[in-house]
Amino acid sequence: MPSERQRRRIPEATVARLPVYLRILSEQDDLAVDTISSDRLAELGGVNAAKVRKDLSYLGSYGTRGVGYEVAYLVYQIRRELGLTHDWPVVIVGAGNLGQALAGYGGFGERGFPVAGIVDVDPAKVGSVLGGVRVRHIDELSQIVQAKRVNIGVIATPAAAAQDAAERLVRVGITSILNFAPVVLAVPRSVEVRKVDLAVELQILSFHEQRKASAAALRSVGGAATQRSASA
Amino acid sequence: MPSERQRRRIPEATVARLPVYLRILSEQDDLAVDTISSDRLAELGGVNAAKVRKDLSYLGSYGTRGVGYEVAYLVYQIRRELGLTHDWPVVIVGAGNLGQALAGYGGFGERGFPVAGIVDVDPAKVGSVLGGVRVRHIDELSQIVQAKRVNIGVIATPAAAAQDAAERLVRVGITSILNFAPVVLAVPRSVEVRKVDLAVELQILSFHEQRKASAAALRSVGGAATQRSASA
DNA sequence: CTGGCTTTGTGAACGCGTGCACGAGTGCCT
DNA sequence: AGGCACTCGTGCACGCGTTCACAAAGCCAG
Repeated sequence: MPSERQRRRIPEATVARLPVYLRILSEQDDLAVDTISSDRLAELGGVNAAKVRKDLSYLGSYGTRGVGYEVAYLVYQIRRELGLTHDWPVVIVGAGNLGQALAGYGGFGERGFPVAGIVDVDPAKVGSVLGGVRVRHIDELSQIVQAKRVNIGVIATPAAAAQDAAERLVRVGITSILNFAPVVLAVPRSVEVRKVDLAVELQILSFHEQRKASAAALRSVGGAATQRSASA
Repeated sequence: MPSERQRRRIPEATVARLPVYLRILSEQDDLAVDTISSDRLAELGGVNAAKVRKDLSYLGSYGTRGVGYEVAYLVYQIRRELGLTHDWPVVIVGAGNLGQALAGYGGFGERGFPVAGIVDVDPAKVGSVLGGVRVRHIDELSQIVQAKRVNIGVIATPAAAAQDAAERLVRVGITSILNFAPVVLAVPRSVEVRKVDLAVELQILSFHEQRKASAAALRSVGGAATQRSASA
């Protein structure tokens, strides 16, 4: 067994890929595949095989040369490393369109992130039931978080309310936030924030579309001189 | 004016930040702020000031030394670079929980990405109206895409149906895909795919929570020897 | 008009992540 | 038992992105 010290400090980029490997490995496990090579895993995950091996090596040496990795064991190890050995209940702030969809989406609970509660400031929304969870008033946040030992909060409010939501979450002891509002949140350094911004994603796609379009325009009008730079 | 050649080839990392700058600048514009420094923009965007300047320099030299950037002009330039001078209609595949939420979320249209249509394979879902858009059968995909000149597709189907959805989208001429399904899509290289995976995001948060928890456990049990590595 | 203050634009150093290439270990077949 | 085919683990080099630091450039006050 290599020293515990060495293999600690997993690069952020690797952490972001581990869930992908985990999903693929779980699928393979369901298909009764008991061994998988880095090549195959890389193919299924759309990444480089060397990257897969390096990523997995951060967890320790769990592969067998000449054979590959034992699927079930790797699933176990990745789950352990990601802290998925137990459930992480989440609380959703904002029962609008998105909040409702998230609460109604069963996939959360299945993957170990049950919805412990969903809250909103609007009294009109309180009481309705979404995906088996009753919407409660935001003042009950502290109660929910303490009762269910929630560490992860999801912000699904309009942009204008997001910072307030974040502060409330931090105040009641939440230390990780998944933010869907298009706002840069100000929170203590100790709180981990991840942002999902649909508009940003679409705008990135728009950028590439626009480039394709202007490249095509140049090609049909410009002629040979511009061809070179376009293809480079 | 610097040569047109030089400033072309914007790093992907910069492209991902431009939408953030754009949102902040638009807000500042609404607040009647007409000039902004890289320092201030960096503060609002939660990034380094040097990064802001370098990012903006890819668009050309639109700042004034000693003064800052003219907000309105910068908004215009970023919009131009991101291809946001006109609308990009999107088509949503999958009228389940998420698809409904996306269609119902007004923010898309406001930001220049109107929902041209939403389709599903399930005849039972066809006909219902979501956010002003009627759900149509997936066989009408080609018709919608051609009629509204759609370039961007959004996949909001269950994982099992995502690859099929992608192939249908590619077949009818879609060249950019925003994928919400937890699957690695196989598409031609010419098609740009961006993936948003909520489970992955939560698992990354889980990883950090787990690290905090085990670090705290070590601290309370281990003593001084482990303190150093924990604070480093 | 000069001097001082502010802020941009960018060269250069640094660090992280990626991918190659290969040594080392393992199982299988003869 | 020995050789062969296979695959992991990793050292190394490369490239991209980030950050620092500073010269160049503009503004303003006196």
